[in-house]
Amino acid sequence: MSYSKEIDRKWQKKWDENKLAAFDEKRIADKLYVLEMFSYPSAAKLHVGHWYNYALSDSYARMKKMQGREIFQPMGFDAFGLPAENYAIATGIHPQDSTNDSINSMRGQLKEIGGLFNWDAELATCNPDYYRWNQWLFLQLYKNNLAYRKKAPVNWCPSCLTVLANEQVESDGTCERCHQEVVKRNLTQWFFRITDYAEELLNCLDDLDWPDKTKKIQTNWIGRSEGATIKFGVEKDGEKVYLDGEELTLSVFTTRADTLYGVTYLVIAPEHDLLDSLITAEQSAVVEAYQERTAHLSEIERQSVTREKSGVFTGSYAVHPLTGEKVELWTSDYVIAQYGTGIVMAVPAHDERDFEFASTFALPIRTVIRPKAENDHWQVRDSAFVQDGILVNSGEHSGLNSAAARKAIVRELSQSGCGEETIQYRLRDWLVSRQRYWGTPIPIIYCDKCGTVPVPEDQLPVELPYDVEFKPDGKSPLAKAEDFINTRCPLCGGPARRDPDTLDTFVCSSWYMFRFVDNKNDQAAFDSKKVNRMCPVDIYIGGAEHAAMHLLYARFITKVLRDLGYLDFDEPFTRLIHQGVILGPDGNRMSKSRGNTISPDPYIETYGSDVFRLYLAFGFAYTEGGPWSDDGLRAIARFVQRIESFAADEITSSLTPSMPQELSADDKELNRVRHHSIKEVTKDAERFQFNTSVARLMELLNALQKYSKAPQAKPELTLDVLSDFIKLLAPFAPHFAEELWQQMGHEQSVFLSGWPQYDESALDLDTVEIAIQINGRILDRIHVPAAASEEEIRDIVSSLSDFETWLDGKTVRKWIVVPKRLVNIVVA
RNA sequence: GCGGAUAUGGUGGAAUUGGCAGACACGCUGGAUUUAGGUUCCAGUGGGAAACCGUGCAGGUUCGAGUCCUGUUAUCCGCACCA
Repeated sequence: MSYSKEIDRKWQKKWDENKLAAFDEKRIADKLYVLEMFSYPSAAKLHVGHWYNYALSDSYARMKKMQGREIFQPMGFDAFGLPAENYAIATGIHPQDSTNDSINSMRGQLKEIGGLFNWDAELATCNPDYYRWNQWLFLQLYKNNLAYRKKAPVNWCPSCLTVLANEQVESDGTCERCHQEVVKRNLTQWFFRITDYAEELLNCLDDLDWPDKTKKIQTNWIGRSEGATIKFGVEKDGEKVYLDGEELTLSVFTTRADTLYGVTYLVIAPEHDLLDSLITAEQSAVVEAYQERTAHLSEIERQSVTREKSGVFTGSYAVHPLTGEKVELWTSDYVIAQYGTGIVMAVPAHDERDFEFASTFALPIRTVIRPKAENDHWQVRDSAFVQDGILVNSGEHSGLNSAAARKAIVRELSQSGCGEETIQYRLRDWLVSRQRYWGTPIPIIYCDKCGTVPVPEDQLPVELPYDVEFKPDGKSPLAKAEDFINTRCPLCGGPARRDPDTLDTFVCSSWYMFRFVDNKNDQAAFDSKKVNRMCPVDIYIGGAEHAAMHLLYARFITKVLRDLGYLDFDEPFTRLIHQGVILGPDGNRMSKSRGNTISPDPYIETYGSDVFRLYLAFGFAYTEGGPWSDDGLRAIARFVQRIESFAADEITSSLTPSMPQELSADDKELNRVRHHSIKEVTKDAERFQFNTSVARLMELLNALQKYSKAPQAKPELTLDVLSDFIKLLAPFAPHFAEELWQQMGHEQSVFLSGWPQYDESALDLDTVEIAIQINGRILDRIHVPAAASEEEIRDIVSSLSDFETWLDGKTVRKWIVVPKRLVNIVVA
């Protein structure tokens, strides 16, 4: 029987019956939690990217199983989210129905991969038995002051009357559906205080076995910077401003307190909460027009340095905390409310953006730092001087260097209560409210009498109602579901309203790795004892696009649950691997519009899943990905056929594999290739470098074929090596290898047969070829005994007949001998 | 704009982390087998007639650089409401 999809089915059924993937609690000491990022159940079928992630992670897991680890590799579905809702709006098919259909079809396709997945642990985030605990998690954060509400802008399409995701806004700022201009609207929304954990999230990165680039991305995303918060007074129409009975001040964050005397104006973000209280009557028209204009811009556009600076004067003045000088307060879109305090002190002489802004609007530019090499009369002219230097025109601080001045100025400010040293993070709190239907309802009730009231935990889940009008018409879908939205206050029993929003789906994915361990628990999100035994996840595999957000949120929630006493570890994912992206045959990202998508199904049908998996293993550097190639896949199909016909020739029932007593040179060479392959396949698969693992398997097959053709070949040795070959092949072609293993006469699965060990002594060659270089140029290659010492190699080389010719009359200055590699003779 | 990465034959990709660049394949060329095509098998295959030259480009460090440093170009990815 030649390898085909029938073989796949046969073994999938057997593995299922024999519970090959089951996790044995008794062997927990050897547990290995292998997790792939769970998938979004879209209407489309399993694509090449899913296979690339799941099949090859499974190959890793299978190798580890053969090495004696007890594998826990669960599967689930990240089932809430925007696409299902958009699909529903377009087709009228309810998200729950389309999602359930997708899950069922994806589950079937996932099984065709033939992975050792623990299906008992399956979960889908859209089921009430999952999102109930999502709500519980929200309440824990709420109770511990880690969830709060504040205003934040959303994208609003005035024509579709709906909130848009950033993804739904075209690059020109229009709605993807109706192409009308999108505006920003401020809504009160829930946030998680991830910034409370900024320092720890940063510090713990060091100890993680994660790719350096991911650590860098997270480090920059958290963005720690040391500086000072400085308070400026405010005057509007010549008087101080009071808000809720308190005198208003403007706090700015700066890393350059040394430039404080150079402040010639302040800039506040156009969408800043305080701005409305600071606009004078005469300026109100221009400022409001400007705010309106800014609402149409994206953050990326606003931060572009190449854009011409724009802004308007608010009419109010800021009061300098040291000099008491009045400087103008402007508003401009290059300042963003979410960053820092949303207000910046502008020092045009020493900051490029401020310089440009001041030049555009003829605001004063005051030099307060000079280069060390210049004298005190030096002035900034054509561009800002942004480096550290010596202070000038800075009162008693003049003459200090920048570093000393930063300390001195902040000390002086702190004495008058106008400033303090501050560590600022770029990281912002996590906005979790979504004005959408297909998500976890936020378990909060608003009562006119009692205010914001959390839903009592014994009343969870707050179920997502099925019959809802999710077509956009200006209101949140849940806000229109009268039966849902109107409720009773849990405290006073009076009429109250539920929060109409749902939670960001990143909340679901921030703790699912713990639920897998205890997915049927209806008393708690999970049993801490179980999770503490099974977690953290030993190895987590998924796309690099999650480097910043998902992975940071999951780390944050892990630390919160730890601090609340539910977990006894600090980090959710010990080791992390990112797979690359498989591109279309044309080298572009696969997309329907380009027509370059590759569907796995026909290939599985024609070649079988193992050929598909082997090709994915061999054709790409795993973490890089690359363009799809049908030729590459056919090459693998040939490799499988070669194995098959070789095995058919060699496997006979009359022979048992064994090592001969005496080894001929050919025997030794075959044995050497075998052990070299064992060593390299193991090492490369351990670091997810499957392409070279498969290359070594090809070499071993080549060696086997060459050996077996020789008249002196010993069939029992051929079989012995073939036996190891099948084991090494098994993780990468599980069904096919299992079939061959059975043909070899084994009753038990190859995955229970143990992983081959390499014999270091078998790797040794008698002689090795080394290169001879003179001043780095290769002149010859010679064979020397592998065990030769540096001195011996030197002697061999200097006694060669060509030696004097190579020297060309020059003197040897230095010998560099790299054993088993080369000799470099430095002459002059 | 900010942040992250990548660049090696005609192609996918290797290179024990500073030590013989191009492993393993694809493709191509020639040959054998075959009624033909396909399959299979054998040989060759970075460029160059050669000296030599070759890892995006320009410098540098080193006995020695694909690998380290500086600069530069090009391409790709992420940027907080896609997941």
